[in-house]
Amino acid sequence: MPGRPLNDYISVDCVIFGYNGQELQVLLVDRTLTNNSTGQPEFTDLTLTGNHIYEDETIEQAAYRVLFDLTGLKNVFLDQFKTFAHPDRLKKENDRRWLIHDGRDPDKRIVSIGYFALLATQNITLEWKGRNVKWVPVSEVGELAFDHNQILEEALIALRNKIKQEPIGFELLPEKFSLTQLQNIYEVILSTELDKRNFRKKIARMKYLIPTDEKQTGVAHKPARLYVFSREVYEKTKKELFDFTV
Amino acid sequence: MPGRPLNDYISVDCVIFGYNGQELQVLLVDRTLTNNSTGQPEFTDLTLTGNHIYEDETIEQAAYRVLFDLTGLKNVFLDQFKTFAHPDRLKKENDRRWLIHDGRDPDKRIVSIGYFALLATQNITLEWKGRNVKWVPVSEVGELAFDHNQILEEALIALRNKIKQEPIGFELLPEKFSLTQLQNIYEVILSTELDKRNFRKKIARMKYLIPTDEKQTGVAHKPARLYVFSREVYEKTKKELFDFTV
DNA sequence: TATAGTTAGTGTTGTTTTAACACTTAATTA
DNA sequence: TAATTAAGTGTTAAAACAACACTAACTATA
Repeated sequence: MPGRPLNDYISVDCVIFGYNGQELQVLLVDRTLTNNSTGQPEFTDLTLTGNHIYEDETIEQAAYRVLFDLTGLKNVFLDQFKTFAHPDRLKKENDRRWLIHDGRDPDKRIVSIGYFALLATQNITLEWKGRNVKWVPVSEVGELAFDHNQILEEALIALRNKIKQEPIGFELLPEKFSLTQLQNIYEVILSTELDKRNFRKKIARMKYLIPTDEKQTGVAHKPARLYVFSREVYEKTKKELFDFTV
Repeated sequence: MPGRPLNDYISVDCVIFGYNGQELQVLLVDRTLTNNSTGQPEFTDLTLTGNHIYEDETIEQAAYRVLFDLTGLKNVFLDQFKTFAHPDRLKKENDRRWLIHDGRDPDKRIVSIGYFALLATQNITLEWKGRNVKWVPVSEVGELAFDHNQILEEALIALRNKIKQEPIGFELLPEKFSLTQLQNIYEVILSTELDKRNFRKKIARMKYLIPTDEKQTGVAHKPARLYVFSREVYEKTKKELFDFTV
């Protein structure tokens, strides 16, 4: 039994990132209307996932609720990265597109609290209030509704900053993963190439990536050993880290 | 001519940090009421500085406006670090304290967009809508109104993270400063001691701290050479930096 | 004007991290 | 059983880090 929205003009928006083995993807809601007579789309309407905050929940709870409603998952990596409220948020292009969603006054702008999430995308079923939800590679995202292009841009910046500081890459992978998969995630997110041997030496120094006895199966080459992330070891070791930029 | 507030329940709150040569300080507004008959304070009421967002400005402009109204300064370091909206923000302690400010409905919570600012505190005059504004060492901050203790806590965390990544320490100092002053700022913010020689070697590697011909005057010891920060050099060199945590 | 007090400023060494680089191994498929 | 593919592994030179102690330059005061 959800409560009343706290305020019609405040919402959380979640930039949900996934990884398909090649590219970084983002989850978008497609509410494109199709013209009944011509069968052509009247206009495209792609958005991030978001919702209002209810009266009795924290912002963070609202963001987790959005994610749970969509994926059924509860333990998802989630990070509040920035809040947006540009004066002409709703006036973009001055067309009626932005009115269709829920009839909000287009002169009132919405304050949008941005979160980004990292999902391991294998075997989750997507369901979002009966709407059409789809993964889109970040490099192929076109024009989004509202200021969602800007929010996505900032989410990417926040993700890149975060992954430089904390080991969160594995959040995009299944529980057990190979080091090559992990390296790929860093390469894709940071748009760089990394040396395989140096990457693995760095991982060996960090103690929190634990090799298992398992190996990949069904691949037409030497199967990779699978690793798991140990949060306990990480929590211990991160306190030892200390460095700074003058 | 300021516009109407966008929304009564959204505000920016600025955690303004300063440095007095010894300690990290934060700027607080004291609206403590004094009981007319006894002369005793009826209760203390210390808050961060904040304001509503006007209709025609961005969140960031609102934050800069708060800072300008207070200090008369325009080029201040400012960073949006987190947004707060705990359901019982205004219900804390269940007393009438939180009602006095402007008569807002205490059942409606306020969404507060948190910024932190770094000020060089020498020779600025503080003026805040006729209110009593004062510097308080961060270590001596007691109970604040609303959830401002939590906001300050998070601002400190954000400041520590930021200063580990970007050279922002000098923002708390006059334009020309000594390396010992700068080192002290890092020690205070990061709660650590740094080796003088290693600190200076690190600075030498970064090229953007430029020695001037000037020296300290009026000190009863060998006068320190003064340095300036070069934004141009920094913008060039920062693109070269690349490192990450697995 | 000499001396005491105070902070500025400077180099070396051993250890750790980085960056660059190529071949062998183990599985599948043809 | 040969071809294909990605996994996995070690060395070296350069840079960064951490730990450590003395001399220089100014003021205050005796």
